[in-house]
Amino acid sequence: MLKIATYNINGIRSRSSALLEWLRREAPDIVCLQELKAPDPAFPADAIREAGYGAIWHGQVSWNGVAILAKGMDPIESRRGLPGDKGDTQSRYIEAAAHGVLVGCLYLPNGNPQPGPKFDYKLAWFERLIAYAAGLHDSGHPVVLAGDFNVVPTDEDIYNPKSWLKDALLQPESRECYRWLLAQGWVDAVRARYPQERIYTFWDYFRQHWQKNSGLRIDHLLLNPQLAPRLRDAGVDRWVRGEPHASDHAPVWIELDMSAKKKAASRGRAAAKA
DNA sequence: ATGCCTTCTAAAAGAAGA
Repeated sequence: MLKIATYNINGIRSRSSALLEWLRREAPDIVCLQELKAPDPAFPADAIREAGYGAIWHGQVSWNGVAILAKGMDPIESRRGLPGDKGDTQSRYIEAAAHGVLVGCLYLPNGNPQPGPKFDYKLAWFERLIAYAAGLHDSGHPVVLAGDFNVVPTDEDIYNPKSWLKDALLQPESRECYRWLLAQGWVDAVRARYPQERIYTFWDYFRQHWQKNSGLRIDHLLLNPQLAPRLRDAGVDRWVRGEPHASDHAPVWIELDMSAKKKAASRGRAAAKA
């Protein structure tokens, strides 16, 4: 099984030991990280390499920052930065090939407060993502789009929408963008695996929301048609959120069966017998 | 309507997160 995870780490420097412990215990094959909150030279590449992972990263002072890790290999970078706005200097997208899949790692703008310029930027960024993702979807390659989308897709993805109704994460425009993206044919892997369950990936630091399990599902892994049939399992590593000094997000993961198709495999066995 | 809590920056409070 190929295990792919996404984790908004909320500061790579203050969370590097947590990252290493999680890598050691869960051993994902590919990891997408968001919110490094550090410039490129501060990325703990040596410690990550000692843990058995190659990495590429696109940092930024104070905010944003994304990275892709791959177990036992260096990810082959195919893009950094989303196309469509050369004036956009925020580090929010990085993409690489690793272990036979193409991985887009994204950190979609939060968009608060709304309305306002930050919300406009969120929607504009989302529209650029939708435009670019169409090509990825149709590329014929196995592609996963993973990251912090900063969208609560439906009211089933939050403990109680009432106190978040004015938040950028729940706005109809944000949700509409997410639906438009899925309408290209992407499969929301966690929701596909658990159609009915209440699943959260983020619990804010306020009001003991973690202790009360008052969470939101905003970190997603989307699969294109080459990968969706291979989905076998998905989950959230909630134990990471319960550790001392944890990020406000927990890692989200999927497992894909990347073995050859059954028809091809049976043909292979038949050929071997003959 | 705002703060709640946390990180980062930078040296004290402020911005940003979601």
